[in-house]
Amino acid sequence: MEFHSALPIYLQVMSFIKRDIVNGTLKPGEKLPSVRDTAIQYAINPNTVSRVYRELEMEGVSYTKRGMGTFVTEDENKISQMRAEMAKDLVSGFLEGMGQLGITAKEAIELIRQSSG
Amino acid sequence: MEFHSALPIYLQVMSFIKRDIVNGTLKPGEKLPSVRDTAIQYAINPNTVSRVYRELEMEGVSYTKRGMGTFVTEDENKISQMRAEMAKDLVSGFLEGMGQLGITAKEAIELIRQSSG
Amino acid sequence: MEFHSALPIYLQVMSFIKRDIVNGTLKPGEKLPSVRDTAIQYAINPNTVSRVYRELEMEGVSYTKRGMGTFVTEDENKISQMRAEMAKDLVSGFLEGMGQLGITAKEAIELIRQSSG
Amino acid sequence: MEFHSALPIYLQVMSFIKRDIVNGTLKPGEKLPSVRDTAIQYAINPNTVSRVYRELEMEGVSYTKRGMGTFVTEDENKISQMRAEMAKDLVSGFLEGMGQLGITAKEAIELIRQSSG
DNA sequence: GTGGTCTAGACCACT
DNA sequence: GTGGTCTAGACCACC
Repeated sequence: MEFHSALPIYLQVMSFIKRDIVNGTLKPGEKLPSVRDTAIQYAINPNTVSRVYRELEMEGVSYTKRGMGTFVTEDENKISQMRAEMAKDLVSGFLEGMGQLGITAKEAIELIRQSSG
Repeated sequence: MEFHSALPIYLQVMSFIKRDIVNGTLKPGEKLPSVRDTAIQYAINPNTVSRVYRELEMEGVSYTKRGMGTFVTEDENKISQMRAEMAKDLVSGFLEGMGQLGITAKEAIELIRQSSG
Repeated sequence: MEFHSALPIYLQVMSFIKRDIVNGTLKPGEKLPSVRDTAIQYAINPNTVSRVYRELEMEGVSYTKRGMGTFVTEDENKISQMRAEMAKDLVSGFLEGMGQLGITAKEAIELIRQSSG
Repeated sequence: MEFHSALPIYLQVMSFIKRDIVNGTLKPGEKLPSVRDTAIQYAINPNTVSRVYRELEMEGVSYTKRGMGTFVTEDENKISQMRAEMAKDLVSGFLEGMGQLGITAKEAIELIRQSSG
């Protein structure tokens, strides 16, 4: 696992999990791996994973059943909203980068067309 | 100045300078700030800037006049090529990120249209 | 080890290594000594060797496996090309020197014949 | 003026002057520039030039007329001998360099033929 | 153990 | 004042 250390690790792990939820790798209602397993998977401290799960729950992305574990939300609207939000961030970052090269949104769209055939 | 510490500083500074060349902030033939001034500007070691200038020159992005300084290439084709390359990298990174969200290029274009209205 | 101080040390060490590759002392795919060992061998700073290895890699003369070491390229065409290039440099330098003595290429060849019997 | 500082400067200047004698730039019996002028020309210390002239005279390359200056020997045989000696050094250095590339004298001659048309 | 990066500070040649 | 080179010593990621 490699982290872009500019961002706190817990935020990066949150993004990874959200991405997996959004693209269906983790399905609604599916159980997330245990804190301990996730800590091993990303080679980080279990306390950091705890914080990740806590923040995900605060955002409504997951919920906890005492003694059972942590589960992906079953609220499909919430998931759609997450996807939209993450996509929006990607789009704005992309347009900002292109703008710094002096490339307009219109031209950017044309480049995407060429790139994706 | 803040660096995304995942990438070596010298690569990030190279990108900054290339971006300024591509978007016209630095014009063809214009003198780059001295190694020492650039080191102060980014709060890094002059040796690191030295490496940046050396690598830029090896890429054909700049040239050096001994005792005079380092200058932006006057080869406009080279600059166009740089812009194309940097744009291509942004596009492919963007499409990869969207793909991870389960979003196609076609849908991505639609999102850009909405975002840039 | 003695250096002709007119040329930067890193260029001279590059030449030594290339020469050993070209004449088969270092075989394709063979591991080069570590940065630290080479630094000791030539009694120079490891940073200088680092630069040597980096530039050799950029020239396609070697490649690096992270944590494993630096290895001679396995591209025999590249090696042939290096030999041709280095020989060409020697020949042109030789002919230039002879020219300064007022000796033509034809006469130079005759001198080589006599010298090598 | 640039010196390959591995060799003492006085030896390098001696070579320059001998080369000019051998290729006819300095003719037999011609007066060499004054110690002072030569010192300025090569941007070196007059004492160094004095040594150069002294050693040249000891080798029979030049002679001194008190109060008149230093002159190129008029012994054409001596000059021919110098040319032969300098050429021999170049040839042996060339063959040694080619040998280090695994190239024989025969192949070297062929390369010279190709290079000089 | 490997190479890669960075800092600090020095000296050099050329303008 | 400019970039170029070198040393010294440190820390990092990967194997």
